[in-house]
Amino acid sequence: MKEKIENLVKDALKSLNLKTEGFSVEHPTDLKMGDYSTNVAIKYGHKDEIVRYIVQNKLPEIEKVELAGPGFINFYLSKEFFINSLKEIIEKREVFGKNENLKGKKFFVEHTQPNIFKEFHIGHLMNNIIGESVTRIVKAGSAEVKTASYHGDVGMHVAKAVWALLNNCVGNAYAMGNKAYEEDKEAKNEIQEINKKIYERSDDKINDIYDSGRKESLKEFDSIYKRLNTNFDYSFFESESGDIGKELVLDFLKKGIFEESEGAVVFRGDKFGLHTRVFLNSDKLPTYEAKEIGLAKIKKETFPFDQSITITANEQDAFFQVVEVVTGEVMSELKGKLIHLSHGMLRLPTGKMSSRTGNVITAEKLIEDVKKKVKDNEQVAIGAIKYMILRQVIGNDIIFDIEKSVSTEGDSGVYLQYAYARTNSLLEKAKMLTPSVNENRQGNIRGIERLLYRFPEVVERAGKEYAPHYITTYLTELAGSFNNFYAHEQVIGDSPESGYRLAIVEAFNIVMKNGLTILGIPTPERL
RNA sequence: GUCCCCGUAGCUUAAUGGAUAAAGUAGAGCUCUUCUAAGGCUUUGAUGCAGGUUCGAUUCCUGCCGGGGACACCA
Repeated sequence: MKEKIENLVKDALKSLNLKTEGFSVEHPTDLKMGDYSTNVAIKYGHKDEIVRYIVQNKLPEIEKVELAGPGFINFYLSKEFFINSLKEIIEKREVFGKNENLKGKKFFVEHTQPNIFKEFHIGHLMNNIIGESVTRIVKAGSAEVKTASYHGDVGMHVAKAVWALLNNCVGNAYAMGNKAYEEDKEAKNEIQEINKKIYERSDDKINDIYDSGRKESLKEFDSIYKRLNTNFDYSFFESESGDIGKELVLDFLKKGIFEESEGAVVFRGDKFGLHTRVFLNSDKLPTYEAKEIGLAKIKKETFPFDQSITITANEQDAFFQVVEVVTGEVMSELKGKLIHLSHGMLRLPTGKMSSRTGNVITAEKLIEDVKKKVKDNEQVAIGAIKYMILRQVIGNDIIFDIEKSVSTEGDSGVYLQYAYARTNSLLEKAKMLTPSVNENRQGNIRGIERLLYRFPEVVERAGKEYAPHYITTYLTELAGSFNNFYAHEQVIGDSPESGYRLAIVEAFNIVMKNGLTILGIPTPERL
């Protein structure tokens, strides 16, 4: 519809021998300003001529055109348009909202990245929820998508935990190991020794502890993924990416991309306006940086992607800027194909946390705490948490207020789930009646009609910008509009309009379900 | 010190350079006793400061103030 209007406006401009770009067609915020609006007349003048052309060549879907404000041209859609859009929603059902924007494109999405021997905390939870949602949004654009988790399975953090376990630690092994590392010189040396042995796999006892701990960690991650309804096509490990990364670095050291400095191998970022970063330390071991380019190579060979999205916390922004440039230098075919999406921190009003001291809030703890507030309903609890994270722009910190997240009114996942569940029972109750989009359309229902047909546009926009919050915002507005409709219209009844109203309820039901599903929020049938 | 991100109603957040800056919550008032009221209606209330760009700036540019982060061998 938007395109049709754009084309109409272009034709109008052509007829006046004007340029056909530089204007926009959009939905005004206020219903009174029409269903679509364009600013051409402000840009180009010739108000009256443009309007005259548009009126003369009026589209069948448009009922009224008017000139308003400083020169906006507003379009009002006709009754037939709304009737047809309801028909379309009901016919397309679970397909409604999908688009083919990204058809034929291959996407890799990497997210969550918990490290073995360390806890899966609320930061991972946030990352997972965003990653899962972005994955689904891209899929809704018909892209072919593969997902990956990436685990730190070697390195000092592992050695610290293994040391603690060797010393009969109970409780949080990583935190204890870290404490010893910082406070006890002897322990520090032992830990460094263990780190080496893990790489070499030269000590049976250490291997046993390492292997069983690794297995246990991965098992725990899987059980959380299951609860969150997320799954990964691949799992990658730093133990693999490290070697590959090191090779690449040594190779391109000869070609002058990297240089040696103080015994380490570094990349000089100044030519690109970035800072210098170490890729191999002075022991010639790969750092996180080298591992990351190794990982890019693994991904490329696993699934030759057009775009690879990596989701991390925003403290890594500068790091990823460097890695993106280096990856492009080392593997030119990946230039411009890496996207780094970063989010802020998830904070609880109670205070900050640190995984180094063991003062962390695990994902599980948060889920259980929320669950207690919602009559032990897992789907509602997960929905509440996911909504709170997806409702705002990716990148800012989130202050997670448990009370607000489970609020039954207003801006919450529960509110959306409830509105959806209610339509299920409404439709159940009305089973004897047939939803009909052909009967009389009466009543003050334009608000909800107007929102319903816009769903595919919203999904499309969210897909272009990887922005789940466009969808949450839309769904909340839609649910509000549904409540309004519900409060004022008799849905089930024998009036000639009730068939049409029932069709609205059905369409709402479909759109809400599809929207929540694209976000990854559970849709309980009854509440 | 250099670079990056963020400053919007009391609070939590929106706003592809557009019309009167939009919601939720909290506050005030009214309404319904139910096709799931977890409603509905009305109302109070905001762009950190100072410039610039233009028909128009929360949005772009410059400076300042305030908060967070990154800046060589952690991830």
